[in-house]
Amino acid sequence: MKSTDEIVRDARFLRELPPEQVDGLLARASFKDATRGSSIHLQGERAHSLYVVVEGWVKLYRMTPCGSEAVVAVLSRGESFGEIAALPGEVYATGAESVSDARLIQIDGADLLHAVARNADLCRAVLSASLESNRQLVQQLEQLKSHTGAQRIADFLLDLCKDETGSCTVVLPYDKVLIASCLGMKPESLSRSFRRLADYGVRIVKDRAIIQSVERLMEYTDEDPSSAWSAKTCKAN
Amino acid sequence: MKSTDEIVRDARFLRELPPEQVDGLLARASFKDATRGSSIHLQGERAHSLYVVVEGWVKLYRMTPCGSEAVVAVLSRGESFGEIAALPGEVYATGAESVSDARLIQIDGADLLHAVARNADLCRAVLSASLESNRQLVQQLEQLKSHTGAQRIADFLLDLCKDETGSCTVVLPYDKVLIASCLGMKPESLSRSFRRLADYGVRIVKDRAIIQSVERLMEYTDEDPSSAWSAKTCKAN
DNA sequence: CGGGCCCTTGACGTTAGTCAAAGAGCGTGG
DNA sequence: CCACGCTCTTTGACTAACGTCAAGGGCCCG
Repeated sequence: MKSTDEIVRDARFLRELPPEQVDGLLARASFKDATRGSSIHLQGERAHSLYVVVEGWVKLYRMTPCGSEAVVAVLSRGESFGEIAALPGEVYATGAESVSDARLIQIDGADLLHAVARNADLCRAVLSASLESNRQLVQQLEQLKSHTGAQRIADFLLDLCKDETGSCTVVLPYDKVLIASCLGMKPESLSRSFRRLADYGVRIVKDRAIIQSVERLMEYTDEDPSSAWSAKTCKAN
Repeated sequence: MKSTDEIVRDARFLRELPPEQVDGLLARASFKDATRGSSIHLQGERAHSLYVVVEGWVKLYRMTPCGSEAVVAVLSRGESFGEIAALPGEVYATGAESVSDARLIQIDGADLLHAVARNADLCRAVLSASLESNRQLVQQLEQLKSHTGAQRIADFLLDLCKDETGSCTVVLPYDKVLIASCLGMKPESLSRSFRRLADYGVRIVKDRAIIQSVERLMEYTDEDPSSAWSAKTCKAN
């Protein structure tokens, strides 16, 4: 179990910053506890703070004009959001809401604004976090555009088992409604796609996914969707 | 017609930088001309340069393991990419390829790395560009997750007509294969979706889109996809 | 025990991908 | 100038993927 301090210092946007600078920054930061379901900031709101997740889960989402929401990311321990608060006069591009009880570090935007102007190291740290988030968004776009729902689930599961190999069991970190939204589909589709993964050695029991072979699943995510039938046909023979 | 110099200085990531600093940076930058279809950098390649588009179109794309490509962005005059070159030892998350003859400013990563470490203003400029790209990715994700193909096309067209109102005609800036890929669909689907927009006062003639009413199209993009049938039904009566 | 929420399942309609073919525009070379 | 081949685009028929609506089961909590 990491201490709060370790988690914060290991956050992407502080990891490469000299410790004494982290101290200075944190001295002016504050904790914020958020209960499940509470809003942290709204889309379109003037960006006033940058946050680091210490504990729990936070979703970033977009509300569409017609009222539905699209989840853009779900962040956990050590990840940050609201980097845009480091620039003057900007607004949040997404809303942020805790999806579990959560503890955050809140870094005031006005502070950050000044610190970033004087301190290139800190600015680079924020840049690093922003570019990382960029990378994740790009990856998500790629998945949406070229993977089927079932493949996106497979990616999601593989992310959860990190560097495991062979068989492994992972706990689904939040409820399936949220997972579905995360992966750009409806809960019903998620449910059905889960069953499709049974052919590839994945079983879902409650909130656990039992994966027979990580390698097999990795093959599946890389498969050309249009050749799915042939894989099935082969198996049938 | 803007001069090259104006375009570069008005680029997102240089706009708010003091002119004398821009001078210093540009003094060490070079032009790069790319013919249509030529690769500018590869996905996974060590990031060596940041680029600003002066003229032409550049696509950023991801190659999937199964060989298909997903276009992440298409950039034009004044937009930048490869910001990650401002950090040490990183790789490009996307490939970049010119989709027309193009002229770029190439800023060497090693230079940038040093400049950014010493100069908080410059670092903030890069951060600003990165956050802007972030915003665009988020918007694209939202569209993919909650809009139908036809709605995404409508968004795309509305982007092209900027602040026009009433009726207007826009030129499709690149070929339909690329537009389709951009919007996350196949050329065939694009073609069919275009026809669907006829019901909303959009006609496609060659590489021009004639929009009867920008307002009407905006209503359509904001519509709940699942209520599309009711709109049609109403119209029929 | 009852109500609410999450999850699953079934039936059905819509949307988008696939495969195949044909038309349109364009440059090249005869 | 025309025929040819090329690429881009459209169309049709079919299939797969996903959303929608409705119903039902499991579970927690009052």
